[in-house]
Amino acid sequence: MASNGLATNKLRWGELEEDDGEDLDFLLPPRQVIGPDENGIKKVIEYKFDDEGNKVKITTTTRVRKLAKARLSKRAVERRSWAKFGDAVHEDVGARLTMVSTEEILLERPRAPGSKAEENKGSGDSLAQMAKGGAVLMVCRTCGKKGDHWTSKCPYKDLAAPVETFVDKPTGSEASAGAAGGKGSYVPPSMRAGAERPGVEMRRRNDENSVRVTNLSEDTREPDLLELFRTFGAVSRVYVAIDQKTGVSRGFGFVNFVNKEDAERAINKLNGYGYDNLILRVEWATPRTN
DNA sequence: TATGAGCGA
Repeated sequence: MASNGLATNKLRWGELEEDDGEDLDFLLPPRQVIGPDENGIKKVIEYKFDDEGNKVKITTTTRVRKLAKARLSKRAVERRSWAKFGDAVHEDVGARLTMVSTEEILLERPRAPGSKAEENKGSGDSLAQMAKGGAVLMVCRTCGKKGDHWTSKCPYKDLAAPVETFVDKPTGSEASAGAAGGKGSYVPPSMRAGAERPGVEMRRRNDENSVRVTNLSEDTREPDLLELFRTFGAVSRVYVAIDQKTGVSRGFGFVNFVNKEDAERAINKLNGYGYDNLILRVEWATPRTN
């Protein structure tokens, strides 16, 4: 920057933009836009302070491209004559195409606690009671009890043998023959003899190989978790706990892997891993309680 | 702050 005697009156460079730049603009006459006229000539008159603090007038003349105008649909032309409303009433023609509204709009989440959708609850009619009245047919597939609980809520669920053991596995010749053997029913690959591969554990429940991730930053969402964990192997589910009232992340989540070994590797690699300024905690999850 | 939501033969 050139230095002369006047320079001492000036603010230092670090102060220029913040304090002196824009703030005095309100002293200037408003920007004027004239046209475009029938020849497409548009004039913009603006006022600014120059470096010495003098008010200067800047006139910009441009030709609006006729092509652009011709592209406007009839409807668009018509809309230009609409009366402005709201804050836009005070705007110059063409000064701004969009407005920032300060109007508060309250969004109602239909499933939110306390909202209308919730009001039907609490009238005392549980599913089980409706079932007893014949409205819902609810039979537990694990214990066979009627009208009491769904299979997933069965109190004997964890005592029950895995589904696979209920099905008789065909012997090799029947399975490979397909329809020719036995009753001719389809045998899924997982049920065929020799399907079990040593070292590869079957996925019986969706909640297996579940990894808990804590100390997530507030704006980490499920896609982010997936991106991070999928490098270790097939991920069957990701979940980030969200506060139902505020909608913000509660800072922890779960990732389920198809294969246990992948989950193990993810835990070993990512536990203590810095992510989004935070140190992740990655551990085996204890099974969900419900 | 700190271990998940909701669906339904």
